Amino acid sequence: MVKTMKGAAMELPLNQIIAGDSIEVMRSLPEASVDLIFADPPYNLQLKADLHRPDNSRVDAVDDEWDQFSSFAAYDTFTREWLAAAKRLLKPHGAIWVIGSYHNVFRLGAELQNQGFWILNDVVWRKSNPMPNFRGKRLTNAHETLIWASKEEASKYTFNYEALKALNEGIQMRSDWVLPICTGHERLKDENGDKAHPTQKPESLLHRVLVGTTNPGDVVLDPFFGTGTTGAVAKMLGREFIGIEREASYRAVAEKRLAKVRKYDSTALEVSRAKRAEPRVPFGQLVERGMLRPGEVLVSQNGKTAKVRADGTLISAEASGSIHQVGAALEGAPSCNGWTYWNFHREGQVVPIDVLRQQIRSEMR
Amino acid sequence: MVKTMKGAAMELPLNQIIAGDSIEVMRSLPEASVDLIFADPPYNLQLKADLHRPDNSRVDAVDDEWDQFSSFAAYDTFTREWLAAAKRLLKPHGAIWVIGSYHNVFRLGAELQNQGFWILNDVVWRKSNPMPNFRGKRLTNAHETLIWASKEEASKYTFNYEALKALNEGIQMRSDWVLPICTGHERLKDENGDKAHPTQKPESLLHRVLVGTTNPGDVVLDPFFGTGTTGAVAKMLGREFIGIEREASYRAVAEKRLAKVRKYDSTALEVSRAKRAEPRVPFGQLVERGMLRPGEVLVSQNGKTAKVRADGTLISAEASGSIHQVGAALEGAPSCNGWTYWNFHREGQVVPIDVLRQQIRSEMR
DNA sequence: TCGTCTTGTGAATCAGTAC
DNA sequence: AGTACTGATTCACAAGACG
Repeated sequence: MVKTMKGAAMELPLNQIIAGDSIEVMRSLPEASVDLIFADPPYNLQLKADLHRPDNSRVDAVDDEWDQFSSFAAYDTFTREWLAAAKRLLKPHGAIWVIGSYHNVFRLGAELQNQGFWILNDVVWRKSNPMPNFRGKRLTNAHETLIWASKEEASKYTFNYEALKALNEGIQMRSDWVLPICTGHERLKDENGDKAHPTQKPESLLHRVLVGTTNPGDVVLDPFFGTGTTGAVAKMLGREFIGIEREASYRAVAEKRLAKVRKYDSTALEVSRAKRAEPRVPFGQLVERGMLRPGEVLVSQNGKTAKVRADGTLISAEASGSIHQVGAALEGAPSCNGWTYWNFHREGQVVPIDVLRQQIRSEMR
Repeated sequence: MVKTMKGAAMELPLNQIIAGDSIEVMRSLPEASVDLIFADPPYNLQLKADLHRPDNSRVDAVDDEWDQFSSFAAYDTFTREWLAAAKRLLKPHGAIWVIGSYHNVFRLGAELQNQGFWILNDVVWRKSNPMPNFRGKRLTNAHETLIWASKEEASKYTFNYEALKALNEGIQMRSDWVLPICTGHERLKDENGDKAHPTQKPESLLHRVLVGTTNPGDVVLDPFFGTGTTGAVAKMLGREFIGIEREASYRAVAEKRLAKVRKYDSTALEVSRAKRAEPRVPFGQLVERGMLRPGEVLVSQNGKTAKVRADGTLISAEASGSIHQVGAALEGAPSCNGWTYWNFHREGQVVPIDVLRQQIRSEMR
């Protein structure tokens, strides 16, 4: 049994690349300490000579059907172990992103569900410039799949709805993202001028993931760090990162890359906020503060009326209660937002009561 | 052990809808007799409370008895059995298509692999008009996933490369297909005027599948026939179909539908054509893609300035919001085209941001 | 007949806080 | 832990009404 430590008991190795095997390193880190995990796991294990069956017997050939099955079993074992280690590291309200192609993503998704992660969306990264299918034997493989899942069904995951909506020019962000693959000067090269990593992900992809599902200061872990795209974007966006990478050559490229990255200034990191994040103002406060008088009549867009009482409730011919309850009752609706439903009269004008709430909120800032 | 018959020994029930349980019926049909299977199995959505739109209308959810499973294990057993029965029916060079959403597709894909099917592509159906996410708690679930797999790795599957290329206006068909959901006159209604089936698939989707992966005269089986989209398109395209459906009401609708279908009806072909329009490019994409940095200052012709934020909004001394909103606020105008209003600095030059949009659009063509 | 406006609806794992 | 209450939240089309 692994001895675990409580979050604060051990210092997290922030903004570093840890050398070693992902599973072992994750097991050594303190549990419930990470806000988000982004993982681009290998799907070609390239371990054919070292492939082991679940019972640890060695697989010596991979060209018959039996071994095809056993290689799936080996991949599933690997997936099960790193996902379990990842889950342990997540805070209760943490979340994970994994990315894969049809070779491995179905096994990833099934195992996420088996372990009790709660899938929030699957996201399609639609590549605007994919490699064509040269032989014309299949469709051009023009996308990869990401899965976004919270630690548990009950997790209150981070989702910056308004920020993603802003990124999409005011329209709700969809589950299909059109982004180019990583090319040009963003693509890191080794000393020979060859690409440093076979599957370097574009920074634009991580930008959208981190803006959408983390807050500044959050801890983001990438257990298959590669050349460090996750770390680079996290650093730019003012998030803390932890990278784990086994290959020294990738670590070297990533270290060099990260040293050059600068954080954006903090006003640029402020993001459009949801109304939910605004402080709650009880309707009764408008009455207490004399913005509305007891006995004053409120009116809805469609002409329904109700009278304000001294305790901040409303009374109409048919119902009494909160602004929401009376609105819902008058409309025969399951619910109603009283703040947007009701209006009052001032100097011949019809004014939404939400204006008064805005006034109180602005005084609070 | 099921006693099996050789292909020719038993007459196939062609161009009929067979009443009964998919698994039992498939087991009763002769092995190695079908060229293609298209399957739209229950998704196991696991919905809980009612969902209302912001206008308080209720979303008509898929809450049918046939979509309820007690656990993932129960769903997996069901999947394993129907896939095994399907595989037995396929000719050696046959193939299968399955469709699902993130609720079930990972389990489908993993079980396909476990049974030795060979995945050829996963295909994303990007819906041009999906239902939005009403609560703003996740991304709009705007796609479904299809998996195309041959019976075995060695199968010489059918792929009509040139036909699909022609459907795509001369460009190699990709693994992401933009098609509208099934609405309007195509959507079948019951005697009350309600939708006859909760999840009717568009004919355009089946048109592309059958044109691309079958030949005229091929036998196409759909074990979850529903209202018979697969049969209708197969008939139009001169393929033979076999439908299996448990629910009498769906069978009745499908029979009526199929009676009206004529071979080579061109309407399905028309709807499957992609609409040509200049693609919308959100300003945020320039930021995600690193063409503009968060914190960078944009400038207007008349010297107004604003700073770019990480979510693709602008912030100036007086206002924050989209490029259009901030432009309008600074000019005191009711509206403003931010694309022509704002410029950025590069190498001593002032460059309109629209240049960057043009660049993205040219990549998309 | 042809625009324009209004209404309806689609495979959906869709809330957070205070008591 | 369970209950009660507040109050936030939608995009693309198609069909029908209206002028």
